[in-house]
Amino acid sequence: MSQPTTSNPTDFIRDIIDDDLRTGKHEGRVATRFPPEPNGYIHIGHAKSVCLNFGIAAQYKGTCNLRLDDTDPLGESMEYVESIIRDVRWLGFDWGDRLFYASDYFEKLYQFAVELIKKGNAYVCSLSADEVREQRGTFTEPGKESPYRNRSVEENLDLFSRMRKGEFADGAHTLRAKIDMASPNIVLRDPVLYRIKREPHYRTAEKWVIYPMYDFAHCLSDALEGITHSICTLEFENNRPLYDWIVERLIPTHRPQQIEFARLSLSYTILSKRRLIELVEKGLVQGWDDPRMPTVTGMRRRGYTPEAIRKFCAEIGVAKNDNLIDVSLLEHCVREDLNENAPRVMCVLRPLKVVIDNYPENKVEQIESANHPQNSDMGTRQVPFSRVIYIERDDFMENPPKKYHRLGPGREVRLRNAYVIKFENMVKDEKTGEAIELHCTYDPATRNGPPADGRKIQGVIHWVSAEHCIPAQVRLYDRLFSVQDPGREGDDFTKYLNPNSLETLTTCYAEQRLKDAAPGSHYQFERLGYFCVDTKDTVAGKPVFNRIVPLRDSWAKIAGDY
RNA sequence: UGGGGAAUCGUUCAAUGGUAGGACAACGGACUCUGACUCCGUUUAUUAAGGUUCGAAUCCUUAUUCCCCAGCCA
Repeated sequence: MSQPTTSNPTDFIRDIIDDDLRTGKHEGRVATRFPPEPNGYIHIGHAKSVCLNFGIAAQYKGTCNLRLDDTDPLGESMEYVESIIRDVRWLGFDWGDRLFYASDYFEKLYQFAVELIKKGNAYVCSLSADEVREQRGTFTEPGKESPYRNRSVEENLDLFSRMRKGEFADGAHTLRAKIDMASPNIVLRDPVLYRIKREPHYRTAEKWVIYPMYDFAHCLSDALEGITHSICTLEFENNRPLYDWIVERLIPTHRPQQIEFARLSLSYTILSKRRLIELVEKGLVQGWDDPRMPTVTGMRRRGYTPEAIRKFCAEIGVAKNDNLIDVSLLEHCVREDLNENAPRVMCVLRPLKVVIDNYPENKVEQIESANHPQNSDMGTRQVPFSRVIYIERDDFMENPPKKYHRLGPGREVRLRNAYVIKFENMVKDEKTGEAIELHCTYDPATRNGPPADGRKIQGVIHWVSAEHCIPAQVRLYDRLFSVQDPGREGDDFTKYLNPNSLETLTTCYAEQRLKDAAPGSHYQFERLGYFCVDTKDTVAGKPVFNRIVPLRDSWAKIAGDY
């Protein structure tokens, strides 16, 4: 697995690490971790965190652990763990033998809780969830102390061990940190550390009926693993004092430093796990790997490359400002990668039949065509040419506007890599008046160069030979939502779904060579965009293509003015 | 409302008391057998008001706006 090359970016987190290294903090070590909860698939926002954490580890010759933060059995599963492992690996990162699970620490965490009780820093509270909420106070009023706050250490120990044994119903008791019910920071108002939950855990099965809360498990897991810099998102800033409070009391010899950065928001999509789950469960998309999803698995299926995603994550930078990154930056990164690496081929999406009247009936020529216009190392291929071809319906207009460089009555156009052809006449559908067949003539002298008389041919269009092409299904994907920020508070985000986010074309014709194109392989369909052979629906000899991203299209802008 | 954060081109990230810069986007143009790519050029920003200083995006003061926190989720 290739570790991506980092061009040593700089940001406020790396500044902190540089300082720590200078002052000899953490004995000069750098250890990070990527800690997802396995209750969903990871998305492009997680990719930002993955690139940050693994990128920092690589840059400072440190380590980055992959840790599954599986402290709430509800909704967690091995399927998600496997998907996360697959996705992080696919993104190009390697954690060696440092794959960890918070659930592996359950026994240790339990012992830490006992220690906290013994120190008088935690107590078993027998208030109900509702009562705890009522007594927590508000932003402006302090909370009330629990009547159980001053139970003796012995009683707390006894109760806590019986909680573990399963003697109590769910919710009957909790273990709470004894901090300060009057703290202006609500996180510090005696936060719950353990809850009783009779829910089988995907890894520990029925072994436990009490589970540690994030605030208790996360910081101690970090400390146990020797993490030096615990990088998380902004919403955990309020939790940092609690993080420090716990570690200070239980593993004072090693305190990781929590640093918060702004999570990624991307325009025209949604990056909240809860909402992504909703899309999947309501069937609004075709699954986690639907190519319209911002999940890593969806993007992979769509045809995005790990290189492009890493480039994107490097481009967006790291800061503490709330942000909404324009999806065009992501598209730019994909085009940049694919422009360099995707072989060119021709495929006609909406075919229009063209007969070249002066071309011999049974003649077939093999046209040598470059697989990449700037990189001859990518070689050439033979593309058959014959009397009947298909061109793109958009490349013919009966009454074209000014600046239209393609075919029309009285016009000439270059067939990509082949001859210049000239419009002669057309056959129209009697009912609709739409052209259904064009008749053209070709100029035999133009195969390898411009017309002899020096006339300028402006337009170049793509084509396939009718006799030699293969049928293909092509899916045109567009943004999932029709508004920039569908996730904005309050609204029902599903009403902003783009009804045209998927268009399936079933009568496309592609070059022969694509017949057995490898699933997952990338191509540029010349003049159209970048496409990827779908890994799920492609069957041998019958490729299905996903459009990754269209080519930039300056004609579309001009045409839009008419 | 208490607490915690953040405010710089349209969008983002930089500039760490000394020329406000990059990327994306947009808009022109050149090139072109992909209206692609590439190249060249242009437009646009320090939230506001005071203060300190030879000099302020940066330091101070006072406002303003936005985000996060009242799960036994993470």
